[in-house]
Amino acid sequence: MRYSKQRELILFTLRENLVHPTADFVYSLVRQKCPNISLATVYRNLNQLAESGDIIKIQGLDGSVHYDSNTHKHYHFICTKCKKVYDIDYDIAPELAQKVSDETGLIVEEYDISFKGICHHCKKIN
Amino acid sequence: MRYSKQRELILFTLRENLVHPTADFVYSLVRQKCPNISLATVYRNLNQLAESGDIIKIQGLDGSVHYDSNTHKHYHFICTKCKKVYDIDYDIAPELAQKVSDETGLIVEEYDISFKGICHHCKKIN
DNA sequence: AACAATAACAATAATCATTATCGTTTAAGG
DNA sequence: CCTTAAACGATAATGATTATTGTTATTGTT
Repeated sequence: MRYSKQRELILFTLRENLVHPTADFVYSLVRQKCPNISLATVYRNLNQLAESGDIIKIQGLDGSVHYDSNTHKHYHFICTKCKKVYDIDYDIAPELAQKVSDETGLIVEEYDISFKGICHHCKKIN
Repeated sequence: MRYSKQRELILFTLRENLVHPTADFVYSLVRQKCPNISLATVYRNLNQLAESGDIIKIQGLDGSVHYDSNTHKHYHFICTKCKKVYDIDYDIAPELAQKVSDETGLIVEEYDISFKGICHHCKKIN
């Protein structure tokens, strides 16, 4: 993968934003620094970064995809009200993927473990 | 929810097909018995059935949604080669959602826990 | 430093799954 | 049997993502 200003900007933007944004939201962020960047470029680079393991893709609600610069093992919690994605500590169920692999013989390459419900903030305002 | 022949057919078709099909695949199946059913009807009813808890929606790969008539607690394994969705026994990590809820204080209403990798069949043919 | 090769770009058209609309049909209660 | 609203079929619209095309920028090589 060859260097590009745009990709660097996209990666750094994602690292600064721990909210697990969608491609569209990343687009709105990077446009502030690089006004004529294309939405296609954002998609292309996010997918390349995910492919190379620098970031992670998360299946959000309604089939929307979110991106996460935290590549350490962890799980996710998606709020059904505000749609925000939160991190859940890996220690809640360590080696879960390994366990599945051991007990079923299936080759687990990755996993997408997300819990859905109401986040602390949305619980409060109700 | 009022009775309809189409919804009954969709539910029964899903129950007979343990492969966790997509809406489109359900459509192709039910059309064999009800040739002039509309794709919109299939989507409408699958979502209603999911809403009422009679079936479950699963986020597949590529943002495609699969439907599952097995409403007992269990997890999923999605093969990255053939895209089929397999069931993973609940006992692999019992009360996982409850544990998340207990340790984080978040209200977990549902969860979508899917592991991705190569299934037995695709492992063999390679 | 100039060059060629090609990866990445911007702009935008195309795709594909899903949802909304709308006029018609049908189930269910009075 | 009649009314009413839910469900239907057909199809247009939406929205996220991907593909295409012509252009620009990076990198390795003279």
